[in-house]
Amino acid sequence: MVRWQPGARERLQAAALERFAAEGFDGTTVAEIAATAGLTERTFFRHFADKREVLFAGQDEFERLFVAGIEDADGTDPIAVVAAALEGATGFFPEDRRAWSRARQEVIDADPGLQERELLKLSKLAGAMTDALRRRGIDPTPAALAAESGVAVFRVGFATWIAEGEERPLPVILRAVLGELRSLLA
Amino acid sequence: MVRWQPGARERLQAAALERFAAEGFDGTTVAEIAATAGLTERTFFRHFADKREVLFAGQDEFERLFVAGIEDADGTDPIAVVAAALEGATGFFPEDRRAWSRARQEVIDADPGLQERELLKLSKLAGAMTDALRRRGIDPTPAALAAESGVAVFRVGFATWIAEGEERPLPVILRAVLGELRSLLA
DNA sequence: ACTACTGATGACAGCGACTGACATCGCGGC
DNA sequence: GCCGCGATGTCAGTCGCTGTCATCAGTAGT
Repeated sequence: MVRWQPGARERLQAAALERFAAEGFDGTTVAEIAATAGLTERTFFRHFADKREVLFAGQDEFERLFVAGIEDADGTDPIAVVAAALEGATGFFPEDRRAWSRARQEVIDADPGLQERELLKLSKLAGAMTDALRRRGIDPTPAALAAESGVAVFRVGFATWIAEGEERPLPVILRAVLGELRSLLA
Repeated sequence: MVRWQPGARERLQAAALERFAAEGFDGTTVAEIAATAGLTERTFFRHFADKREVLFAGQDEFERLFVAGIEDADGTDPIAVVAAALEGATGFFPEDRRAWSRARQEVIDADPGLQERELLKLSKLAGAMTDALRRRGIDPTPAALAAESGVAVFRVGFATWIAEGEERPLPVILRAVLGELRSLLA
């Protein structure tokens, strides 16, 4: 007889996404999520810093992929390095997570508080990329601009990938968006 | 005998910035802010949607300036239009608000929750700029990229303007940053 | 002058997010 | 077989935030 079932964290995440999709973020209490997962509210807050964070766990892993992509890239042109990192990070979003990503994004797009959290995560990502670029000897301002541009390209590309009817894989889309940005500022 | 002193909103904003700077955002309760301003907690929430918003009132005006700058600009090149809007919006930050802006930014930089709110405001700004560009007949993706780039330039430029030792006025800095972005992607 | 109405505020009760402190108990190590 | 660890439960409490109703100076209409 086990005292508690394993996978509490994953159960909480699944329960949260399900409830948020059905009742909305504000219409769901943490106690409800916990009960759905067979746990208590207090345990929820032991796994996630706050109610929003349950939708953003794993984001650190994503950030590490980006930074690793920058560190492993060749050359010294900031934009080229960022482009390489974009390629590497797409591994985080395989084709079979497209539907799940869409469902999650719909929940986020429906709540300003969740949008704030997403923006903070992306901002931290840009900061981590900036640091990684500077470690390669790139000057502060170009590093920040390249990182911000990279994140902007990722955002636009990701939204496109999620969109209804879109069938191109994420890496292809990202290359196209980066090309558009380049020609825009040429 | 007046029933209540005028300027409640401004008193609350001043009290909030003062307390946040002294005790930190988390270390300050809304009731304390209200008491400092000679009001009650309930009245605070009649003036501001939430505790964070007291630092971001006036942001709508800022957004309108940007959009107006886009609408009044000449030409069809997205980046040129955005550059013109950047010029116009600097009127929101005259030289004598530099010290105040720095104090406010220090408070924001010290709290993740406030950073989230700032990012949401900037994101909304980018969205409004995108819409304004599209109304000028610019295609969606170039419009979004130009708007995001414009906001990125503003962020980097504003941070520079605020920085210790910096003396150039904001418009000059913004032109320089935009030039850097251009040469970066050339 | 009397009355009705408005508009900013106060008072109060209540919900939900989040936290700290302490108890519980299966499991693995010794 | 005992002991400590670690994930969980329980409970009380703070604070952000909201709905509701009362208050009362000033204003407009009669």
